[in-house]
Amino acid sequence: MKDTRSRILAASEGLFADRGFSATSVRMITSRARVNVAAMHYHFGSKDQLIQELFALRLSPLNRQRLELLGRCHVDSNGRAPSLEKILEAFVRPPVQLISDPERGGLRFMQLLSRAFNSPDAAVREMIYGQFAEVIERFSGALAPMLPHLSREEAFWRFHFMVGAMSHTLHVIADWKNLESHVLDVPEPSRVDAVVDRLVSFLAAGFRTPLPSQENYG
Amino acid sequence: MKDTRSRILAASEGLFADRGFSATSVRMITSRARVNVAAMHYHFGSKDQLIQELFALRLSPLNRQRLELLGRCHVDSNGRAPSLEKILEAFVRPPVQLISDPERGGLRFMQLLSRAFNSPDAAVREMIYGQFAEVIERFSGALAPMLPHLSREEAFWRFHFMVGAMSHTLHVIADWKNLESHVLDVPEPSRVDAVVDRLVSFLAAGFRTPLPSQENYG
DNA sequence: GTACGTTTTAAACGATCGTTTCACTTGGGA
DNA sequence: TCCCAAGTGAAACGATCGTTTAAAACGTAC
Repeated sequence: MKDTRSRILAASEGLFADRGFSATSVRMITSRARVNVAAMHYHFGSKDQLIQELFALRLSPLNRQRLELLGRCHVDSNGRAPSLEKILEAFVRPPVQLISDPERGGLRFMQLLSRAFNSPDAAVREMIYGQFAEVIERFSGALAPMLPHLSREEAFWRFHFMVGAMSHTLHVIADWKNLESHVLDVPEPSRVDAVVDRLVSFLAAGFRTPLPSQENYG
Repeated sequence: MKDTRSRILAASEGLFADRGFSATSVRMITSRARVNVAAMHYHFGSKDQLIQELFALRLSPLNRQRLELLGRCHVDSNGRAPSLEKILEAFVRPPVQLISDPERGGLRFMQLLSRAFNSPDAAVREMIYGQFAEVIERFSGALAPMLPHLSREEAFWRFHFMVGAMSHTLHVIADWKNLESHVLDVPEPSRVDAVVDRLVSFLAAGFRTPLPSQENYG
């Protein structure tokens, strides 16, 4: 039946998120999907191609939404430059929202994504970065005029500080249950909207701060 | 010979960093170390115990240095509270320095560590967090009086923003060579000291910024 | 040199890996 | 009703996985 493809995709998404790529066997996937082993190779060709198809399916709507929000930033500001906060929010909100939207993968896919970013498999990382290339370029371009006090190199590093803060925050939210055993004093999980606000204001302050004293530079 | 143990550790460190834990077989390790397969089980018991020993060996000096720097912060400030920047630097500098120190694992171990943080294997993550427990507690305690404008929950999130920005930055530095194919306009790698300064000033500004407007909260 | 604990070796264990083969069952157009 | 393409199923492919066994080589104290 036509359903076999989607059952394989759903099962593999959960297993990859829980156990990683190489630790998830084809037989685990097909048995959870209640499907024959050969069906996976019939529909996807190989385990690697299944991984690729899974990410393309999830990431393209996510990044499309980011770009839409960025475009709306410029429209809403009536020709003037949109605020730094609005741009950062366009970058941060879609993945945070996605966590509460099981229809688009939800928490499961977020775990999977954070895993793929640090995947040992260079082909996986290459594919992931390819999915983000346009977003990186567009947001870098939108941020540049907001940050006239920063050189290209400074802006580069602060962009990565943002990416790191965001992706780790997603990781913390996605891994909430497992966190309590490690870290003391874990507060109750907030509404995701509140996390977006916190993150945006933290990042905006970081972006706006003047350069550190250069006395130590070579 | 006594050398066998260290040859296995060195070989496994490189392979785990390059390919991940489950994708690295015991036979890959022993053949790179020019050692018999059984030697690994003789000296370490199992693959999992080898992983544990490897991390304990590398992480304990790193975190000891962080705690020393934190302690020196308080001494240097002559009884007064040390500056926020000094505390952040005590947290950020040791791992950044470690990247340029092959004696303590260098770039290789940094890749491995960033991989372990996102490892699918819960036992690996548990062990890693265990190694960091004291550092997390001590730095949280030192930061709290610096941030009287933040509730415990706000401080919690900003602490994680810091961890994310730092670990992603380490990942970028460690993965520099592979980065050029993905991201346009990659600047020349700076001296690590400069990265520490940038990161500290970015984070300090984020920590100091007032709370976001609470109008959207439930 | 002989005995003894430590370390290294070659070979094999059963289990599982990703993938393939081929016979079988479908379902709709002629 | 026949046909053919699409899809499923059981079984097996060779390769490799982590681990174990038992014998050989080693260094050292007597």
